[in-house]
Amino acid sequence: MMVVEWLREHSPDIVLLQEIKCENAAFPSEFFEDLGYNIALHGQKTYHGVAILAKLPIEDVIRGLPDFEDPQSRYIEALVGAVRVASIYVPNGQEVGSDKFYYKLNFYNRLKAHIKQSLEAKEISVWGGDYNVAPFLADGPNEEAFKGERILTSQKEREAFRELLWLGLTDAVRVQYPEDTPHGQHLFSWWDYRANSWAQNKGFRIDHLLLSPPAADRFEAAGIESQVRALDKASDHAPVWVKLR
DNA sequence: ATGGTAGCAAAGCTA
Repeated sequence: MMVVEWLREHSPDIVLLQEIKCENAAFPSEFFEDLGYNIALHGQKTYHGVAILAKLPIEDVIRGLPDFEDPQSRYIEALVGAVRVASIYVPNGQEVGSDKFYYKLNFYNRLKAHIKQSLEAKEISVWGGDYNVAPFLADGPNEEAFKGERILTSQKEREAFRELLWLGLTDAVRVQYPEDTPHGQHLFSWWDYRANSWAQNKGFRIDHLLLSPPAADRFEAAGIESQVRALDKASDHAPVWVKLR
């Protein structure tokens, strides 16, 4: 598996996975255990499914957003050492105005309420995953991609994401690469399989690592491993990482 | 405006 090779090379302390697309029992745990990872799963057949891998023990696991009845497995949170982490797969929303779109906005509302409450504990926290929103113009290929009401870039979606930021969270990759970073530096995290998007570098930055203030205080570096997208049979997403002291 | 590709799972849905 490509992800196993990548983990062997980089050996991150904590890994947040989205779209594992299988029940817990079908997850290939042994491959990750062989690399020294503990595993917490919130799996689901066919679609969705999230996971946390960590070198240290994984404690106090929460599966699903609190106070949100959700038949889809899109949220898992846990304590790893002194760090609280969450692996999040925000709904795609399919089309602006559709039922799935309002489910997405609803998910954002519930996520905001949960994060707001969590921040009161002043822990070192990282909420990471596929947010399915490109929050700023620099997070898409051109201004055209932000016009009209398209999924990932619509006004309501970008507002929903920014409301998370206004709670006091720090977008780790944006700290490393300020918004005026020129285009063409592959500062995207996802390229559609369709329409030759990767070859034309028509991607979006929709995968984010959001840091609580105590986590932001320990920020060292962040980035996106975009070259992984060029591999044969690659995921349409590239790994996003942050290093904290 | 449409359709382009890929994964899962076995036709069509999701992204």
